[in-house]
Amino acid sequence: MSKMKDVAELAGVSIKTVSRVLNNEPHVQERMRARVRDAVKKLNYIPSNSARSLRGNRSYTISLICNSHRGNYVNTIQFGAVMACQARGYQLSITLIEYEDRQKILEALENRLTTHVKPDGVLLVAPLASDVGVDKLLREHKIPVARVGSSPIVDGEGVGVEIDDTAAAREMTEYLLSLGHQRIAFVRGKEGHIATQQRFQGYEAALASKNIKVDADLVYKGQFDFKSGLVAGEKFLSLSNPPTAAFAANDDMAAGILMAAKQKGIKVPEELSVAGFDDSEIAEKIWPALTTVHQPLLKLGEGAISKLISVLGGTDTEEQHPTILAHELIVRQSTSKIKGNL
Amino acid sequence: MSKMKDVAELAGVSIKTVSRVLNNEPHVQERMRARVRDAVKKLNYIPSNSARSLRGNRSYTISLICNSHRGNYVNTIQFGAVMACQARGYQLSITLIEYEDRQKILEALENRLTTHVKPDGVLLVAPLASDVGVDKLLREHKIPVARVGSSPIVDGEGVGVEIDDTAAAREMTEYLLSLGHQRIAFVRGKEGHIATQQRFQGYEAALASKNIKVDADLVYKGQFDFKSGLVAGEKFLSLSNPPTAAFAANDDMAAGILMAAKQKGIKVPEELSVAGFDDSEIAEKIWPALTTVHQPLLKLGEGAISKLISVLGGTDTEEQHPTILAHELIVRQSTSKIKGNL
DNA sequence: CTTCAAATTGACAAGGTTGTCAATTTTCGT
DNA sequence: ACGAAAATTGACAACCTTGTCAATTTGAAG
Repeated sequence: MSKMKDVAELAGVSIKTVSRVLNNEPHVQERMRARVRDAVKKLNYIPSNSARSLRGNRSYTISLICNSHRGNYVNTIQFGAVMACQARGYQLSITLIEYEDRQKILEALENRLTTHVKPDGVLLVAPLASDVGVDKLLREHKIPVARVGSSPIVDGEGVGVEIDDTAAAREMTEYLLSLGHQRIAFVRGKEGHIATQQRFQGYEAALASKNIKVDADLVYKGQFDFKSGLVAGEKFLSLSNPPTAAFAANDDMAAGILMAAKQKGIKVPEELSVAGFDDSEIAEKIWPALTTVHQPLLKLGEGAISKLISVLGGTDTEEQHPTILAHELIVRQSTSKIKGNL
Repeated sequence: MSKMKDVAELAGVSIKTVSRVLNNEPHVQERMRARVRDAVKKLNYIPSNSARSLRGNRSYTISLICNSHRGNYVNTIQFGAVMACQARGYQLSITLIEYEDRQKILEALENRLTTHVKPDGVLLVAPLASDVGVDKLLREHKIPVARVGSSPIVDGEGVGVEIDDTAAAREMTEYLLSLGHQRIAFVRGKEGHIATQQRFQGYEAALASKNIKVDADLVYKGQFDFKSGLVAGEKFLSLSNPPTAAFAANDDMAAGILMAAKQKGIKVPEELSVAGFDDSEIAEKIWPALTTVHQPLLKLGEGAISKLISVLGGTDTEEQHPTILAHELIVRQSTSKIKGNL
């Protein structure tokens, strides 16, 4: 393994000049630059990351912090993030914080920040992205943050990328309304997630614009998981006046509703239209395929990393505040026009 | 941020003694040990990872190398691996190698090994786990390896954890046979994956034990993805003499078969039994829920890391060679006894 | 109580990089 | 052609830990 000294000797310059060239610093003649680059190539020289981080106080590591990365949502974001990191010479390491207890979450995070290689920045996904305690802790450690989703942290620093959840949910609800549905059920996500509130607001707003009041019987507090969708579906379908459409705040729960309908012998979409949110992998694999809102998770992950690294590099030309990426309504087979007794 | 020097001063010992205590080296009196530990606690001292890796040539980082980590398989293994790493003071970083070109794969890997923090060990998942070129490269770099699945590398070094794919596939096929099915279709996975071959062999063996010959029309070469399962299903179901059961080498493909059946109006399991492999998240979320082989992916990930780290630590008491973890046949609604014209 | 071996402890260098600041060279105005 | 300012280059320290080896202390044996 060759080191800077070797490169410097071969190129006939000082170590420091090599360093300058490698870090794209100014104050080096073009001729020197070329000579150094040649030497680097000839020796197949690779800078030592440990030495760099020891001296330069940087680790070229970004930590993805999430409380569970199973499931399509985090997984896909992670995928985008890894690619973006690799393309920029950074490394993505995964930190899992699974405690429910808020205090423990912070301890675990603190531990992560200190025990291991200290990341140059962290990528936060929901619901940690909107946690005030986490925000405070990261600020104390002066670690730059990027968030996916969950913009509205009061006074929150750091970059972020998201979609307009409220608008997306509103569009979906309006679409269901346009199909003639009046009794539209809604399954909320986990409480505490910003998206849960926003998506519900979109649903509410669409109904309000048609002067339809939200019926408490038609709103269920889910957990973003299949099981709670199933339970919600069972509940909706055993109402004396069941809904003709159900909109779940994510695809897993929508799949649960589908399952409930199957078990009750209710036909989808003929008797019940079902819509989801996320356009996760499962959406196309179940029958009937889910009408859903496509969320560009890959791009969200990439975008967040890209912004974060540009902040780290000081190339801070980009704006600091969340960027909204486009969502898309995907109509598949799980929704249809209302029929029958109008 | 305090450093060793501070701890040493507070404890009234030399830096080196602190180092010894922290690394659990011998030749330190118990009294000193205690004093140092107290000082560490009092100062809230955390060793600098950069300095450690620079001097000690270790990074406390393990790299999970895969060619795509989307989808349940790698995702779940990763989950187990992250937890195991965290519990042991290691860090898991993700490396994605997506090229199809063999040469490029090796280049990308080499690049990963050199450009970034050099991992102390790597975790390989299929199909990279059984790649001879990758094995060679890692051996050149003298990086310890753990593999999940894919044991039979000729002369391959490193630890590994896996299930008995052949036996599992055989059991599933025998189960289908026991339901009275004779014409059982099989969808292979991606060629090049060891599991693809093994699962097929299990299928073959079960048929052979009943003196049933493999019908080439009933074997389809899939890609481990939903799409190829769909195509396989369409093909099987348009045969003049269609199978009464279909067994896919993973759940995604089984879901594809289910979709094909739905589209053709074939009822599952009444007219066609369908079985998958993996027991991935989707298995329980589709209708009918999939009969499948449960693979303990979480434990596979954990186990591989656990073994790898014990090798790194020199605590090399455990055996070097692959351990077989138990699989389990999960019977759900997608399979049933054959009926009709017997 | 002396001598020698073993156990314990510490001083110092080394690991590869970057920051600081001084030395050197180039450029430009006159 | 001369001096001053600017640009370029380099020497050396610093970052924080661990390995080496020598110094010191402890324990055992005589």
